[in-house]
Amino acid sequence: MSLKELNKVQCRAVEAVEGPVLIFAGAGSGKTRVLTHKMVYLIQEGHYHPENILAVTFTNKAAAEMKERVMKLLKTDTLPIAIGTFHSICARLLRNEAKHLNLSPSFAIYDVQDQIDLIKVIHKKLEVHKDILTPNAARSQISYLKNKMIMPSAQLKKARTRLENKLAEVYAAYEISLRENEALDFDDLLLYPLELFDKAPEVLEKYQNIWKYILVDEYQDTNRPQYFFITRMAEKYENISVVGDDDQSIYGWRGADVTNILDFEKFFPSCQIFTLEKNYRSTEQILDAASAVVTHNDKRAKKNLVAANGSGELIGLFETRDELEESDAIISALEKEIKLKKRTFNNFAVLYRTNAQSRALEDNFRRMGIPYNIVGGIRFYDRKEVKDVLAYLRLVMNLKDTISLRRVVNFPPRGIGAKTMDKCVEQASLDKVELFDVLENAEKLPIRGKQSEALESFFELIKKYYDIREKLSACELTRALVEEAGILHHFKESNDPEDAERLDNVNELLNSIDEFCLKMPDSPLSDFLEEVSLLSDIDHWNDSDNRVTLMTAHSSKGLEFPVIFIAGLDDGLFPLYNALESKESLEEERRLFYVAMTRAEERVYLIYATNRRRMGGENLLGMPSRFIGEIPDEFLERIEFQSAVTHRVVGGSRVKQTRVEVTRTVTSFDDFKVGDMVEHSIFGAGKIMVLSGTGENQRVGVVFKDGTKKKLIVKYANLTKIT
DNA sequence: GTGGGGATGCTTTTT
DNA sequence: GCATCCCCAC
Repeated sequence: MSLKELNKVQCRAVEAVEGPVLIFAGAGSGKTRVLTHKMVYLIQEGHYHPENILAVTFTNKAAAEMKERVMKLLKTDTLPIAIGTFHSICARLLRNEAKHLNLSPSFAIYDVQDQIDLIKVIHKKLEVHKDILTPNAARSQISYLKNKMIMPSAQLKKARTRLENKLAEVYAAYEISLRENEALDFDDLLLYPLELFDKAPEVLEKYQNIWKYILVDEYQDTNRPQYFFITRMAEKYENISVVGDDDQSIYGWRGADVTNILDFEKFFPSCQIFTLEKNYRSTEQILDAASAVVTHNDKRAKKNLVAANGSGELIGLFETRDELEESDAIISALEKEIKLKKRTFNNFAVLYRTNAQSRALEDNFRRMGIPYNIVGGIRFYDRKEVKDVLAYLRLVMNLKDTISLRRVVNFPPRGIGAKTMDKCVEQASLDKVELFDVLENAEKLPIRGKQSEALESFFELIKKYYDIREKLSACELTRALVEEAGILHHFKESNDPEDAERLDNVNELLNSIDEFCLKMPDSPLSDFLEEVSLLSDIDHWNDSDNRVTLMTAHSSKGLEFPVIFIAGLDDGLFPLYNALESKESLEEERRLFYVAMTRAEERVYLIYATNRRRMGGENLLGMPSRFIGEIPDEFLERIEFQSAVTHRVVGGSRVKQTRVEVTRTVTSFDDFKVGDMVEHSIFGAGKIMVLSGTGENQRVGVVFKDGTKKKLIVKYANLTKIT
């Protein structure tokens, strides 16, 4: 094959197919190109069958793109190569080898919410009060421990304070509960394979002989279990290439450990090292400004990234008053770029530190009619009604999954509350049977007849589908189950306007299962469930739509855009307050900022606000981010900005309430009643259908002219009464 | 015992 | 601005 498209170092990195290879690849230096060409080279010149290659990427989307590029280069339309995220590769491996671990091959995968639900049950059993340790805090600390590979017993030994002891206790109980539910959490997906390799070395050897060549992308963001997975897999043949950049390590809070790169050399002393230092993405101004910031970090490998493109324009800097004016500034710069440079909407991305910042931007984009896509926020598969349907399916696949059982036993409402379930749990431990089996003979329980009947018919329903789960296709099973469980009926009969939307979401889920069946007719339902639970936000994003992309800086990793806006550059927001406490976390924030800036090809705009509202009301008097100060002045162009929306300022004062009073004609909050016609700045005219709450908390349900229904808080909604 | 409605409190980032 | 929790009415 031809390596003409590659530069010298890239070529050498591709051609090094014998022994371990470590590639330091700076931002925009073509690491994806090296990885894809290397795969092609391995297949064409290195005498590897595609089946013998394992490639690990950071997101499913990156995996799919890489596979597509390799197929294109090979001019083929099938490629039996193992390519995916650590989590999906491990999940597949575990399903195939479950028997070696006494694990059910139909184990459930618990997401964050499932974990919290499980910990709530444990809290209750162990009488842990949430004032001492919230379920959420317990979850994240347990996850941290698992990422550090600290087992419950070790944590118990280590514990000094009462809190640490409690945590160890909850941790131990949590692990036991997971087993009982035949469920694995995200961390387990990485830990179980290691246990498997210890217990059954012959299984490890089997995979070592399958995956003779291993490639790893974004190596700087691997954690300890991932490091072990990779090194164990590669230790036999030592044919492995890893690509990473220590300056782009932004997942330390998730256990990612930059020392994995340094340890790579220790583990494979014979490894060849290549350093890609030519940046093909950004202009010199952008690259030098970003590099100037990241050199403030002490802990980093020295490097000299050089821009291959020309000098380019200065970094634009906006000072704005608040988050509304911030979005005005972005829109005005965006419109200018479109007019003067003939850009399209999909040339732009707006990056921010926290998901919560998207709302203000989103509102203004919608008001101004600018098409946008948001990555993240509430995921489709995280919506309650969607999760409820998925929980039915998960329960049918795994009757021991009590978290799913609890989720759906009273959905749609069957009159089964917490107390009734408590009694079921008690009975189960008394009879030493599974919780689900208790439901079969519910009349034995000290509960009313109506409830035991409901429990028994619920049992019959699930049992029926459990028995036929392998005879039906995924979509047939789901459609029938959703119908028979009365979920569609429940939403159709409801008067709540939001239930119509929920019904739509359930239908959308059914459609996506249909699509899955069409694409992979022979795959069982469990494959669909697995795919869904391992999806990430960025996996849904596609750049072919002509829309502006809004997302967190974290999500932007690996992407590139002609123009990047970084919003919310207030000190305390980016870098975030909590990160200021330790040097390590501040350095990680700085790397995150570096990642954000280096996404840009031609132009970067930085925006901060002096008076940002956070958490519902409080104002923060903002200083610009310290990272802006770390950019040498000669790279910056301060742009004077006049907000197009002038009604906000009255008499030059910058009082927050002025904005409210000027546009508001209703003086007290309680002026509304059912039937009133109102005007909303975005949704237009509408009629009040429901009222609830009083004073500041008054809410209204409004049906707008175009048919959309919204529940709004009067205090925030800026409604005007019209006649 | 259940479920609706109101008060409370919270926000990092994600496989 | 939202979800979660808690309390009270059926």
